[in-house]
Amino acid sequence: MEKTQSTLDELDFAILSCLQKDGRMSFTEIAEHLNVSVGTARTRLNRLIEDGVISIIGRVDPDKVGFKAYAHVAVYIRPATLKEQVAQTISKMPEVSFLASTSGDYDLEVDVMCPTNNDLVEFINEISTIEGIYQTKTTLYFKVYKYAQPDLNLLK
Amino acid sequence: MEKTQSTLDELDFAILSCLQKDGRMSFTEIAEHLNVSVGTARTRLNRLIEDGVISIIGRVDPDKVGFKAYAHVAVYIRPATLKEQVAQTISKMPEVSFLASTSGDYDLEVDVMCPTNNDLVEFINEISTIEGIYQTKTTLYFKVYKYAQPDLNLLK
DNA sequence: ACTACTATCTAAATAATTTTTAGTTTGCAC
DNA sequence: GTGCAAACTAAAAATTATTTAGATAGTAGT
Repeated sequence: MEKTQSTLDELDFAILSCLQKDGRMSFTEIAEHLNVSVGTARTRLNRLIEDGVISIIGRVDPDKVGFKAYAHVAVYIRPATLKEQVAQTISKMPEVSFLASTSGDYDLEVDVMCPTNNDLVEFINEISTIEGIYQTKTTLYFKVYKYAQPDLNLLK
Repeated sequence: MEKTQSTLDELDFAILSCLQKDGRMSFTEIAEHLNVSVGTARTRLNRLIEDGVISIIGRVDPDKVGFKAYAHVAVYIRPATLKEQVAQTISKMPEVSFLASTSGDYDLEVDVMCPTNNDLVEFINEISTIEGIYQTKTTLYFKVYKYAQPDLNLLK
């Protein structure tokens, strides 16, 4: 069992800020920025990653890479008791980039990336057959204006 | 003026896949995985980053870091001609993590991360005063089941 | 078919970074 | 005060990144 760090201090936030800007920033560079030793920067960063506070990932531009259909699918479930089960099933599908339960009039929100509109139609047909899903409403994203990390300065 | 690479080959996709898993993977390790020289791995990856095909970022876990209110806001705009202008205004707000125009009955989707529910209410009050926004509908995300990168295998 | 041009890849030396190791400092409980 | 644990620092060793020069392949022009 791991001990999860309960609170983050100034240094942790400063490290997180660095990595939000450039996930490949070296330990050395981070250390210089923050006036701590390389060892400290390394220990802190590794712990943040281990604790799941931050993960360094390569985020591809869906459009540039060939995903031409990006959509939002509102999913309605009945009976409500099947929600968890449906969520588990959907979360395993590779087209799904985001899945969450909501307070809205629909139960689950599914964001999907597909190579073509055809693939999107097929995806929606596929999930419509899942037990518990009795309706879906699909909305296409036409243009993405912003896709950003939360601004940590809001927490201060 | 830069020439943007129009097509991505097998090697590019393989590099993107590596980085989706671990954005801090070293050039050396990537090169070994893919059986190319370190120089090649480096040139390719740097080009992918320059061209904006991929960006290596630190993604923080909003909840762990202190964002306790994550919501989806549907924004209705009238007259429609103000859409671009409203989008530019909203995209500058630090709470906004995602902004897109949609094909749905609302015009813009805004995803917002706030430290508390109070901050969320204030945010919604604030955008409601923007010229052109005549209605908003807010949906809270209760539980996020999945938040992933698109699966590049779907493109093959 | 030959030459020149361009782009991509490789390989080896040099520069820089990461990792390990040992030691220091600090705070806290006994 | 003593013992202990956590966090930081600093310097050597191991690894990785960058630079440089050169090899290879494809393409356009003659």
